[in-house]
Amino acid sequence: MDYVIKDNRIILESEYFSAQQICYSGQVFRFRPHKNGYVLISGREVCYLQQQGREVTITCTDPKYFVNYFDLDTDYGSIVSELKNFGGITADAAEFGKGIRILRQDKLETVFSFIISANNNIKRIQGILENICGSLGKPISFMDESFSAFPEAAALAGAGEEFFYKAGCGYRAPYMVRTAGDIASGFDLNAIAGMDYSAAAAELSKLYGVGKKVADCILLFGYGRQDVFPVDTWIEKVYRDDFAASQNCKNLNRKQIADRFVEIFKHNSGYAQQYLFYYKRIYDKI
DNA sequence: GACCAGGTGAATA
DNA sequence: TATTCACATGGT
Repeated sequence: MDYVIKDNRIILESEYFSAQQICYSGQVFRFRPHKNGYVLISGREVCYLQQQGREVTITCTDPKYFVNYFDLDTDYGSIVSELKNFGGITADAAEFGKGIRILRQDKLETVFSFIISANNNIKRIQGILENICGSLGKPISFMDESFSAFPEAAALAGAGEEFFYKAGCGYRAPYMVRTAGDIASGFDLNAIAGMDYSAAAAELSKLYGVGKKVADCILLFGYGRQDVFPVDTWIEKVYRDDFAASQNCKNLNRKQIADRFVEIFKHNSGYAQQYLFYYKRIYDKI
């Protein structure tokens, strides 16, 4: 995608970038509407998105970080076009959500965000993360306001179980404590980037509170991998409603559904998953 | 009051 | 190995 960096701004024009769709696509939780746009916080960086039609201005703490974050060097036009060739709900979903980007998020933040996401809803996930970051994250000054960074692993590890209960984590509080401790004491998130899928998923699943689906989300949103297809309640609905009949096998479990979708969508699995998730879910509520 | 939300871990058969 | 169950919390 063509974009220009001027000082602390990224300027671009594209039909494949929608600030609203990105924020409400369910992959990111720390954002809020702000003066006709959106403020988005990732790790220790902050950006302010303004958009009028196809024209986007991203004012931010670090343009290089956000070029990567918004995956600006990937050609979403050809991805959408490839997915449209599948026809059916896939084509509809790709057209409907063509402004979505797969965000390349901070790995630590992605791990804890999706541990919290288990059997939870997006509104609550947002609130819980706000509580945690507001209490433990360092302040970031940006555009004359103060925002909270995602906390360091050590800060999370030192917080204690009671803190996470009060933040609203519920029964996931012990997951947060143990996983924070493991990461603070040396579990290497960066090493996972070089592993093949099964090794990477197995490694992430060593973390308490991380199963197959959460591992897939971490690999997709934290590592930018396409060889995954997270199957949650919405994607399971997509399979049962829109794919099962034509696939001959109806009663697949979630792992089998994930494998099946990766066979179908191959190198575009992660993108396909996100368009289908957004399309299936958005009609119910934001 | 039951059911649901970007499921997981543990017990059971 | 596959199935079943409990789990905090807030919304519908």
